[in-house]
This record gives sequence, structure tokens and C-alpha cells, in this order.
Amino acid sequence: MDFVIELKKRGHRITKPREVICSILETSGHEHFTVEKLHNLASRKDRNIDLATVYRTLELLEEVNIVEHSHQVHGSGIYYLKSEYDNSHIICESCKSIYDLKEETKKTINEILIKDSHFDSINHHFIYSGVCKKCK
Amino acid sequence: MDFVIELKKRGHRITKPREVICSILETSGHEHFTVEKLHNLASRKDRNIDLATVYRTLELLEEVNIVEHSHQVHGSGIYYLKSEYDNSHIICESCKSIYDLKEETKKTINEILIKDSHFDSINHHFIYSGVCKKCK
DNA sequence: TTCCATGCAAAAGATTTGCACGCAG
DNA sequence: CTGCGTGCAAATCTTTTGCATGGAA
Repeated sequence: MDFVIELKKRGHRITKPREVICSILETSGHEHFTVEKLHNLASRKDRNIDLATVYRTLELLEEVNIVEHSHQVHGSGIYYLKSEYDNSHIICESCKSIYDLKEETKKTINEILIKDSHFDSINHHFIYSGVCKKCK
Repeated sequence: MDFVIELKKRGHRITKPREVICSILETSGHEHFTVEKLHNLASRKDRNIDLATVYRTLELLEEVNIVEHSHQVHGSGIYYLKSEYDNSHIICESCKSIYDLKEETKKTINEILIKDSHFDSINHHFIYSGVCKKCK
């Protein structure tokens, strides 16, 4: 899937910054990016891309349901590809590594939430934290 | 339980701002406060209490395991009493109401996470969001 | 008396916004 | 050619920090 095409389809223009940011995300697997990291990577691929442009592009990609963000323990955002149950992760309080949860775990939790809460649909969007094995 | 006593026990001083903030939290039930709201409430109870003092007091209460915080969709913090499984909630994307999850739900999710993730202990700290019944 | 906690102001960090220009369509 | 998207700078919002003073113990 080509994210810029998705943008074009919806009437947005294809620009160099958008191409660069989309290509980083497309090849990222499940990586979770701080805005700063994404900005650095993007600026390295092209001439300097403004931080504001990175924010604006991420906002756009979020509108279009390609990207999603949540917040780290200290408040700054992390952005990553959205997929049905992929909007969750667990961060090590010690080394700050971010891991994905197993598909099965995420699916189970999602089902429990829909069943038990008084919400019919849930965009789960969460961070778990703890200390991972490496840091013990 | 008296939170200021808990602070005193650990060698911290009892001051008017701490008394005021503790008393608000003690009578809050499960309410989730933005720092701004807590600051307003506290300032109304006493003379003006500085925002920095609110932050410092909340940080202290978090150290002492009385309070916990997480982040709203747009990044600013919300603070609330900590209890074993009380560090989670679900926020309506439309009216911004914050609800607690059922004890049972929270407990189940916690158990699943510990069982399935490669973390041995988890300080779950998360926000779910969706659209609540009122807003449908 | 001692030194911790506060208020105030300034700093720091993250994100958003206004505006003029350049480029995509 | 038209107007959307960008870069730049400034503004805004949230949280943190330095420092002198006042008050708790």
C-alpha cells in the first residue's frame, strides 16, 4: 500500500515532505517514533523538513487512519502505524524500549473491554509500562 | 486514611498547600483531575497556591504511591488516586467524560498482560477511548 | 534555629499557529 | 493560474527549575 496515493485519493497533494515521511512509516514495521526521531530521519532523507511540517503530516495521516499516536509516561507523543489491534504497546521504564504486545493479547483485551465497558466501540490507545527482562 | 499523615510519617512537612490538595483528593472518590482543575480548586480553598506547588505536591504524592497520573489524548496530564487496579480509565472522545472501568475488567486485563507479555510486573497506565452511550 | 517547601519568575520542552512564498495540480 | 502546503518565526501550552524568603519542626 502506498500512503501518498491514499492521500492523493482524498484530495491532498503529494509533496516531497509527505513522500519522505510516508516512506519512512511504510518501511517501519511496527516501530514507534517520537516526533523528533521522525523529524531527524526525514531531514536526513531530504533537505531540512520543518518540525511543524512533520506535525502537520502526522496529523493528516492520523485523519486518514494510517497513523495513530499516544503519549509516553512523561507526556510527549509517539506515532506509529495504525492497524486493527496494533495501537498498543508496552514500554520499559528502565531502558525505554518499546515492545508490541502479542496479537492475541491485544485481541483478548479488546474483546474484554467491549464486553465489560459501557462503550460499544473502543479505540484503544494505551501504554503499559514495566521493567523488561533485559533490565532485571 | 489521612494523606498528610502519610507524608509526615515519611519525613515530609505538613503545609497548608499540601493539606488543601490532599483534602481535595481524599474526598474526590475516583475523580480524575487535570492539573489546572486541581489548581483552581486548591486556590479557591486557600489563598492562591502556585501551579508549581501543585505539580510538586502531586509528584510527591505519586512518589508515596497515593496518586498516579496518565495523559489525555492531547498530551496534558490527569491525576487521580491510585488503588491496586485503579490506574486505568476510559474517556469519551465526544464529551470528554472520564469513566472508570469495572474492577473485574481491570483485574482481568492485568492478569492477561502479566501472563502474555515478557514483563514480569506491569504498572499499567493507560487510556482507552471511544464514544459513550450518552453521545450516541 | 535549621532547612524544607513555597511563590514567583524564568526556562524548557512539546505542539500549534500566522504569514508570505513556492510549487503541485 | 490557483490555492494548498511549506518553512520560518512567533505564540501557546504544559511542566520544570532556580532562587530568595517564610514557616514547620
